[in-house]
Amino acid sequence: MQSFALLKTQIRKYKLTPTYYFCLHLPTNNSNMSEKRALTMKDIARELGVSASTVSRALKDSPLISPDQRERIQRYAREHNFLPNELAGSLRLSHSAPSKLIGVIVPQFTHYYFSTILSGIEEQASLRGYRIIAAQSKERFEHEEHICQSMLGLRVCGVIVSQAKDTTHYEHYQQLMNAGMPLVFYDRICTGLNTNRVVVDDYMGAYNAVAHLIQTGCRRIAFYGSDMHLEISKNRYNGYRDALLKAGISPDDSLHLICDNRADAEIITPELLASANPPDAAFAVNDDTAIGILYTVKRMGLRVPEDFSICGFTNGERAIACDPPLTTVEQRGNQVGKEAVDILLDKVEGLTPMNKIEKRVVKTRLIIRGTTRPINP
Amino acid sequence: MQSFALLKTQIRKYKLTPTYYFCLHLPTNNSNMSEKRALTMKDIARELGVSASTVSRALKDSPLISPDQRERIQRYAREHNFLPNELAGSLRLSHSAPSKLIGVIVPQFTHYYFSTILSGIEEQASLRGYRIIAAQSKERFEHEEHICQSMLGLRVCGVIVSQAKDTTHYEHYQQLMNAGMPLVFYDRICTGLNTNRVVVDDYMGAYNAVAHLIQTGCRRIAFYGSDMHLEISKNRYNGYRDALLKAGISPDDSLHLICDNRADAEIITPELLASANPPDAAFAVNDDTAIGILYTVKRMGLRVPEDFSICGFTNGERAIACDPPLTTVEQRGNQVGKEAVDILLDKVEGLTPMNKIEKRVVKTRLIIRGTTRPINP
DNA sequence: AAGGAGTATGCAATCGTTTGCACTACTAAA
DNA sequence: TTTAGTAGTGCAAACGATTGCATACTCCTT
Repeated sequence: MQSFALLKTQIRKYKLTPTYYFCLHLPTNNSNMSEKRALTMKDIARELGVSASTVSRALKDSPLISPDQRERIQRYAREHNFLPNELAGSLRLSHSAPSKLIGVIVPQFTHYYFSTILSGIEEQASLRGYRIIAAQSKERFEHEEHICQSMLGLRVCGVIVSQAKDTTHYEHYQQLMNAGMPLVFYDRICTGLNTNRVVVDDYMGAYNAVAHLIQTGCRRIAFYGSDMHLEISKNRYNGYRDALLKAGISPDDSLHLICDNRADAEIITPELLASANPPDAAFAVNDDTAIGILYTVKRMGLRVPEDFSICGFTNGERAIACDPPLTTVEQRGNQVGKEAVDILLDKVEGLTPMNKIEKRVVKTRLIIRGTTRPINP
Repeated sequence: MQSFALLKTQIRKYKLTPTYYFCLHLPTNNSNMSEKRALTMKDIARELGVSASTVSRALKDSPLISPDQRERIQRYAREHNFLPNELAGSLRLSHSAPSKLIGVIVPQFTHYYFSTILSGIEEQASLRGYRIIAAQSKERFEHEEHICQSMLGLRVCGVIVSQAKDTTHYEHYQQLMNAGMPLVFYDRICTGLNTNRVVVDDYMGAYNAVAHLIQTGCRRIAFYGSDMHLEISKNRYNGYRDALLKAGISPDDSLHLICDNRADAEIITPELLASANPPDAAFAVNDDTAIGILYTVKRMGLRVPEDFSICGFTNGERAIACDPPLTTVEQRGNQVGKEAVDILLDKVEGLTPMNKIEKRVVKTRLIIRGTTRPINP
């Protein structure tokens, strides 16, 4: 390998571009660059024979600039579609005002519930003059970690996040907070950290759903839920249990199933229905599972809802696509997203103290459709 | 109104913060700021008693820095979770290398097909070391325009976009191109502009679907499509028509329906089935419409697929939620998103000349399920 | 011993925007 | 005619990272 110092000397002697540059960065002979670039304040200043400060002030309607000068500069900017470089601006002001970019981490864009939340986040952020940088963890811890690094590098003003399923450490979140960025969790909360959060009222959602099943005549109601170490599962189970107790029905552990997807539901349900004392209804923690139950029950010759009632949780696109349409608990993802943005930006803009921890609960709504019987007997 | 000059004088005399500042910018007494901030190279330099240049070079593994110094600096950075401010870096290098942010404009996040595309875009961008700024036009032209302004202000390296339904002007796209940003359209192409685009093979998708219907014994196949001025509708209709012609069936105009949603399908279909010469199958431009047809047909006492076959287009979540599951054309949104990113970044990184216009077509795939009959008779 | 080669570092300018301060040229009152 | 007040501009220093150049030092050769 050739010595750098020798190169440097030659470079000086012959006035070449330093060669070690090429060793560090691949030659950026990007022929696509440099043809066109965005207009800057300096360009305008040069063109109109004033200083960049004057341009800056004129465009901000500062009263320090004379009216005609102001008008002249604004007209030029308008006619040439000038837009100030926000990155430069937020760099300059980084000590007094943060950037107008919000980091958003989502486990999976294509998951319906998450897409409604993302939509709510985007809508509210946009309304308050912010843009979002959205990334998917794809349920992988290392992706989540890497995304957090990016967000830190990009100096977003704060981060809104739902954890990947396998996340158990949270140094990466701590890092963001150390850099002064507020953090808001939604849906899948980080239990190891006492932070801002927006969740759905899982308890009442489940309670009302089960109360409705009881009201329409069901007595043996199965619960299909995820592993009980998840907050969501716990809360929904408690709502289910309390609704039963309120109606004087004591919960039966054999009706408490660990099952949260359609494939498993189609395996488990036949056994359950063939048992000595089968259920007459099911409450599932998501629509996917509910649909699995629905079609299994139908396939086994039972009528829904006449012989068997079902209630899901989510109210996604599928709920009205199945036959009969699914009675389910609406999760209002849009609202969850909006509340998360409000919590975050209220802190960013100093309307709420940084150290105050906000925990909001979004009300759910029971959507009654065809998999449960009508209320009037 | 009080004079500014007077204020300025007093300000100078008493060494106050200039009052006109308060008139321009609302008081930024953001008590949340300034407590914590992200670490910078300067901080590290000060701490270790070297210059910022040395830190910069050490972190970039420059051979100009002595090995032990390099190790010392890198260790400090690692231990303190230092991440360089990307915005500052890309500002400095804005003339030789663009930022690593891609602007993405989507009509609606919650629309399943768009969410798969967005997912594909994010995945591929992430793989190539970029992040996305995602925004929804919500089908409103003025939103789209405003988002383009933002993207320009944020100096993204390029924009990937699908038009809002009511967009007919395209100065806002032109502006982006004038600033040197490559543009890639997907799904809803801007017909007024000759630009990079990724679309799905609508023609072959429809052709294969209809050919399948014919192969399984259908003879009178209805076409449910959108208004014919949309590219998508035209291409799918042509595929439908050619498949019929190929089989020696002449298209019947009375079977060509303008209908692209479930509600309309539920209104139109009964009339159609009650007509003198009713169809024995339907091909719809999306799953929503197909599901509307499906349930209407079932409600009228016909069996699907024995008496009537149906094929949709999209293969969204709903396609496997309905009963029977829907035969449909898979649009492979993920692939569309990835191709769009590749076109864009190949230009940004100088692998492809800027002025070369790329037009890619993503192959569709027919997913045969329960709303069409088996192929063996 | 002197000069040159080689090594490791710092200085300063740059990117585009913002803003405290200094400065000039007025006007009006004393 | 001072002199104070006022209006309008420009200069220069930030923000954080990068990098061409200068420099300070060591070591080797003649």
